[in-house]
Amino acid sequence: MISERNMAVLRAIIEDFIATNEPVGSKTLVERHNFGVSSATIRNDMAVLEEEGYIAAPHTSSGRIPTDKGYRVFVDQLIQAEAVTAEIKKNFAELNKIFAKTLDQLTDLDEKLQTSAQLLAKATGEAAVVQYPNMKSVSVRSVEFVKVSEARVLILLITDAERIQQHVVLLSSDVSEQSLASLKEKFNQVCSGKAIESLSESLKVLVTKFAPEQRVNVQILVDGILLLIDANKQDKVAFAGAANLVRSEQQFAGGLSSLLHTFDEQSDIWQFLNLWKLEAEKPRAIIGSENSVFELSTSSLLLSSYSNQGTEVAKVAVVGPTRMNYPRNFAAVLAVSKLLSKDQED
Amino acid sequence: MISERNMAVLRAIIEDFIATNEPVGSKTLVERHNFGVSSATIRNDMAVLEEEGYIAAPHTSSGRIPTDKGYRVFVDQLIQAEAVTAEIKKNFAELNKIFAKTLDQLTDLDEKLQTSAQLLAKATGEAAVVQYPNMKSVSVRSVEFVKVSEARVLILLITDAERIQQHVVLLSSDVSEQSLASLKEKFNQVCSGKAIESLSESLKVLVTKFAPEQRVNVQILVDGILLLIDANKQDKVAFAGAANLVRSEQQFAGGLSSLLHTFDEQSDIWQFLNLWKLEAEKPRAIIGSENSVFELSTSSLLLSSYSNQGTEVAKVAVVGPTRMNYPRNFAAVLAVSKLLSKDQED
DNA sequence: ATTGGCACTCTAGACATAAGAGTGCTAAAA
DNA sequence: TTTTAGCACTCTTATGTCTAGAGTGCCAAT
Repeated sequence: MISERNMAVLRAIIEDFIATNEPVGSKTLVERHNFGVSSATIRNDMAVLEEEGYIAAPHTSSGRIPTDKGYRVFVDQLIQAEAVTAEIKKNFAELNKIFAKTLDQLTDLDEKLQTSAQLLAKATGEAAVVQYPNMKSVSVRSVEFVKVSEARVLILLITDAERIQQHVVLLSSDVSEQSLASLKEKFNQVCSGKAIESLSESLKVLVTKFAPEQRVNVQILVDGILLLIDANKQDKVAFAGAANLVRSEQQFAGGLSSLLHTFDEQSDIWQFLNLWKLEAEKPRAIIGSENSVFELSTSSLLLSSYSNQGTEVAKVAVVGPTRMNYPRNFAAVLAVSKLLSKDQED
Repeated sequence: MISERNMAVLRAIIEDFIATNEPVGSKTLVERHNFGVSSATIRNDMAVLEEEGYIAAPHTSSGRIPTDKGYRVFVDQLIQAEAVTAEIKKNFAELNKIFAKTLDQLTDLDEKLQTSAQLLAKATGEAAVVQYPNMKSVSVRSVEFVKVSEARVLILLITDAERIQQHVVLLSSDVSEQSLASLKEKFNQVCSGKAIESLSESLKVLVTKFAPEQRVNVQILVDGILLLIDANKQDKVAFAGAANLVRSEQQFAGGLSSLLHTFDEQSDIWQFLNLWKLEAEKPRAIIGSENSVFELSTSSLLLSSYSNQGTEVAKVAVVGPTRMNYPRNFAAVLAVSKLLSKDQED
């Protein structure tokens, strides 16, 4: 029963609503779009669309606004339609160039993910989240000790997740470059190539193997390394574009403030992103109430995953009002996720 | 002409207004405070205060709200009054303990400043800014090269500003540990102890001293170092507590969104903080229109400076509505600035 | 110097009204 | 069978009017 024109009308309604944020009525609709039929006809179409639950009227005699279900078919169509896909591709190519320029310079994981989030927020005009890969079972490539000043030693933990973490510890006594190098040697015999979860035990044992007078310093170094290892075990996300959320404040059910606090809870957001399954290279939209987080029940999420050597490692997301610019934002989220993937591969 | 009681009334008005956010009238005032006089008398006092510009009436017959000038004398009195200073001291001691616990673990500048801002935001319930020290003329302590994988080398730039920066570069060919060590030696002969602004030239010269076949890699390393040096030249701030700004949104003249964007402009904020001169250990309040930034013209700034070996290096600030909790926030800003100072000294 | 009293002012909320935008339905036209 | 014009109806929004209440300013009395 849903005719071709019905769909065109739905699409027009959604586009107008996204543009104006006002309920759209039959008359303004025929004025703005060339349907070649009268407003009465459109009214009939709208009645059908309402019947099907794609649009709804805030009150008896007002224009219609899209429902979550309405956005859903709009977005699904969008992704399939050849013409629109082309548009996304075009945007994508442009964004890709801009992103690549900035991201290619960055080699540290933290910096890269934070910058990705910032770029994504800027490109979309919405808030952006980039999920850290799961690093609970990451392996240590090596540990390095660098003497910074007399008794200060910089510990570097290099893992195979492209991450180089640093932490400075203050030793109880000065240590020569040589003995530091030999310490490093011994630590790496234990750490190198091992998964981080197994390390806590081995390091404890390592301490006992040193002469008592060395143990104090060794223990300090071990504690430093454990600190860095723990940081890997935390579920983390990079977040950017809070200012953009303010723009569409009234959208957020529980109030903007509580939403922002939600984003402060890195671990929660990380878990939340994991709820959704994605296919590679296929961004996905979660619209309004499809989402179970109350504060987000009036907004949309655009998700895409990035991968390392072909296996999905984590996700990239854009958060904004349901009436966001889907084509543009799809392109952006895809661009960032592809870039993060590509960089991991080479 | 300003009597003792006049001041007490002003103080009561300000306290009530901060608590309720409603204009306060003579009658409610006598009800809530024990002045031992009638509302008519208070009205006379209020007339005097209005005459002097300490309070104002939003409209002819409504309660009064404090003016910026009113807050000014309130805050000045606050800082001098022994009793209140004691209260601040007490809060301060408590905060100090909490802050110290967290901050003592952190040795990297970036991490430390960011965490300070977060703690300050949490303690005050307002937004917080921590200015980075001016690092334009910082000196390099040493440069380190760490081999991360075959051709990837991590460059560490250690400056005397407690900052350890890292950047990974991809060399054009594999390099042995030995030759990397000798490269490091040569780089440090040029870099070590030198101010960063002078380094760009010296490094250029250094490249020419290598054999042509080595130059490619040396150039890559030099570029990496220059990147890190440039990062030091940028004026930067750490910012936290955006969510808290939302709470008092209506306060902000130009809209919250533009204010948040202002805070994105690191360099501008950095410059802005430099406009104000402070004495050591003496936090200072900038109230409402005393401030020239339009977006902040309806809010207050609490500033304090932190120092390194006795010389002021940068500032710490709290940003919130003029009707903020001054005693509490003074204590917090002082706590953070002192901690940042202390840590720099030892 | 302080106070009670009183007229006066202004806001905020309640209520009424009118204009406008939009709908739903029906009967006629295509 | 689909489309259309027309019209009655509904609901929102803006506007105006009114009133109660909070608060002031001032004066004459203490």
